[in-house]
Amino acid sequence: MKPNNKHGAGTRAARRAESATVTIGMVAQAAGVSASTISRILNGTAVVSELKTLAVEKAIAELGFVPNPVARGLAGGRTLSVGVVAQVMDSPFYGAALRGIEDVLDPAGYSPLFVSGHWDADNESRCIDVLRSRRVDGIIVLTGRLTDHALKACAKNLPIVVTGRALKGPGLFSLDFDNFTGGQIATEHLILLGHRRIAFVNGDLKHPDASERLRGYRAALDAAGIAFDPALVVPGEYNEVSGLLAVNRLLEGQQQFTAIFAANDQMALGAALALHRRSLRVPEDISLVGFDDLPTSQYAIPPLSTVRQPAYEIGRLAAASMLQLLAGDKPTEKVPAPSFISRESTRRLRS
Amino acid sequence: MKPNNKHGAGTRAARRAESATVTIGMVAQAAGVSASTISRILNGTAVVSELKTLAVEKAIAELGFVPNPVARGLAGGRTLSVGVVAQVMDSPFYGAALRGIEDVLDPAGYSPLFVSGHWDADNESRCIDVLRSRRVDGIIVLTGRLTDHALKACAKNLPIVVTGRALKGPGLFSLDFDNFTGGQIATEHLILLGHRRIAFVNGDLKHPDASERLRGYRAALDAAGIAFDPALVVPGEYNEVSGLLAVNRLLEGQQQFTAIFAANDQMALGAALALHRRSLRVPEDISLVGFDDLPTSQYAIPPLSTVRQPAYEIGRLAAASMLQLLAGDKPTEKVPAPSFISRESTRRLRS
DNA sequence: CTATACTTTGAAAGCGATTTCATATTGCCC
DNA sequence: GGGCAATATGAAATCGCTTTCAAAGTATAG
Repeated sequence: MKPNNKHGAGTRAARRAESATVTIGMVAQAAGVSASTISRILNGTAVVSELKTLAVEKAIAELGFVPNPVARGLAGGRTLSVGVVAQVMDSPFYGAALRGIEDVLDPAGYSPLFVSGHWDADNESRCIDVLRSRRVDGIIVLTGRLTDHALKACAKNLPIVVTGRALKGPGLFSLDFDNFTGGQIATEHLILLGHRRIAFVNGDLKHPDASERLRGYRAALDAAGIAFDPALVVPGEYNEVSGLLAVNRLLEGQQQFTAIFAANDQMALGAALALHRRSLRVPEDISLVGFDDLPTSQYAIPPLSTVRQPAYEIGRLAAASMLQLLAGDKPTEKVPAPSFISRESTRRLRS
Repeated sequence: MKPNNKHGAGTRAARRAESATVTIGMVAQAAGVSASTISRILNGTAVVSELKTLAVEKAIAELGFVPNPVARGLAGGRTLSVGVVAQVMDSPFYGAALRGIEDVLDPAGYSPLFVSGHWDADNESRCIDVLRSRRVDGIIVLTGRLTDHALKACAKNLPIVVTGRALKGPGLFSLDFDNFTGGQIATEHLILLGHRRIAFVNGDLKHPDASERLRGYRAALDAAGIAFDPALVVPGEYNEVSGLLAVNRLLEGQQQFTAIFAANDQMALGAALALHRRSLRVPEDISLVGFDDLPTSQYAIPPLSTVRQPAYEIGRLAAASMLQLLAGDKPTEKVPAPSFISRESTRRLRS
């Protein structure tokens, strides 16, 4: 029987990698200093003589030492990880945002921890509990259903960055996208092309951004002196089927319209299919605009005119803001203003 | 310097939640037992008298104690988290797989830790290092570029589940999707409809699944006695633009064909746009089939016929297999066979 | 040249669990 | 009834790092 392989350390070490994990203690011994000194060098917590610094750096390189984040988390309270509460991972929109977050966090040495809230406040707060128990250093909430109040309470303990809202506070930063203006410019575009009967496929009413987009639509109508007709507004749920169903309803209701503005691209794509099924051509018979500018929208048939919401960029900005918050600074990031992307799904109304 | 910010416990506690975190020690005191006993109850490591068990459970409930995963990870070596190496987070295909993984892991009390490999072996192995340093209990690799050898080596220390390959070993389980048959049934479908000049838009050649799909295409051709024409095979890169470009090349090369089989849906969508631009109608002029069955494909114009690759299901299976591996069992999961989804982008060739 | 104030550094005490080891208890058998 | 194996439980060691505390060394001042 091997000498020291039966008690304590031996057993545990064996359970883990053969590639023996190098600990701070081993580096300390190799460099001839104490573990505290190494920790100080690693974290820049205090000044250490250049001589020792060099020796330690050499030892670290030779042994290939990588500090254990778990131990760090326990001892120091920092885990170098930030939680991200998304709603669904497999929507193209959130996907892009997550990528943006990862792209910024990763080079900074932080790992994102993604969890899905599934558009449910209770579930979201459970997610936050999980993230907190995992000792994340901060949390990014993408839109979500939590009340502003709940978020503020959370921010007392943990830095929070939230998108799709406008509320600030200590340890709390928000990035709001201007959905109102977005809805407005999309509608203006159609009006400019001569359309006056413009249908609106609404988003899920529980999302604040949906009502903002609707408000933008109405504002543009008002400004152009076009009367708002409630019969032209049909409910949707932000997915393809609901866009398809909405257009069916519109058509069956005998409504007259020459253009459709869908509150997001997914519904616009569904709408396009509904029109296609009835042999209505886009844009010859009906002009169509969406919202979001999903990557796939430019390959739709025809390529979809839409309002650009830079999901990837929003992800990046959220992550960058979190990094600033973590560094003790006040973030100053701002989401770029919405812009209209004119493609081939809209055209001038022939008079 | 702030008054009470200078000594021990005060500092740390203050830094963290006001909502004082309940530790196992506090529960121990409340229940009148030792911390070890509580740990034993929590983990079922040993038999504890019913009397104490009840007392402890009561104390846990009253104090709202939640074991700290970080401390657990350090002491016990288990973090109840599994790493997931995806390639890109914002592809609809991976998105669905990630959701499947999360849906299975979450109820089991495990948290997924997602990282992107960006189709690069070096980067993937860096990802794995990060995951290991974070002490994940296991790793799921979605496809990826790492060599089989590297994965096997990894599996010596950590349970690994990998998709898109066929290799087993100790602590290693793989879920392979039958891309060959997939390519075959797609091609057969077109042949059955009377097509004989079938173009193939290839995927990224560095992906093994791409060459398998091509192999299936050729096998179906062979079986039908149709000569393979290399001029009908054009390279692509698994994204929309490359599908569009591929079709352009085909058309400019004056190739004769009545159908196109694209190695994935994204390229098929790009191809559809290229055809649309040249006023070629799908399926009247050209039949088109894709591969993957992305959620959006059924809303394409026209809805795309394709080979179903159940990404969500694959994610679920991978996670379930990991759970079994973690429990010490041998996983037995199998990926469902590919099936052809016939929609509206293909039709019988009129003779 | 001694007294005082900084620096630099190591030893030791956590962080919040798990796990080993040792100690009471208890039960069983001859 | 004494002795021995089996149970239930607590004390203490450990995981790998951070941080406090105190000591030693060094610079500045009186």
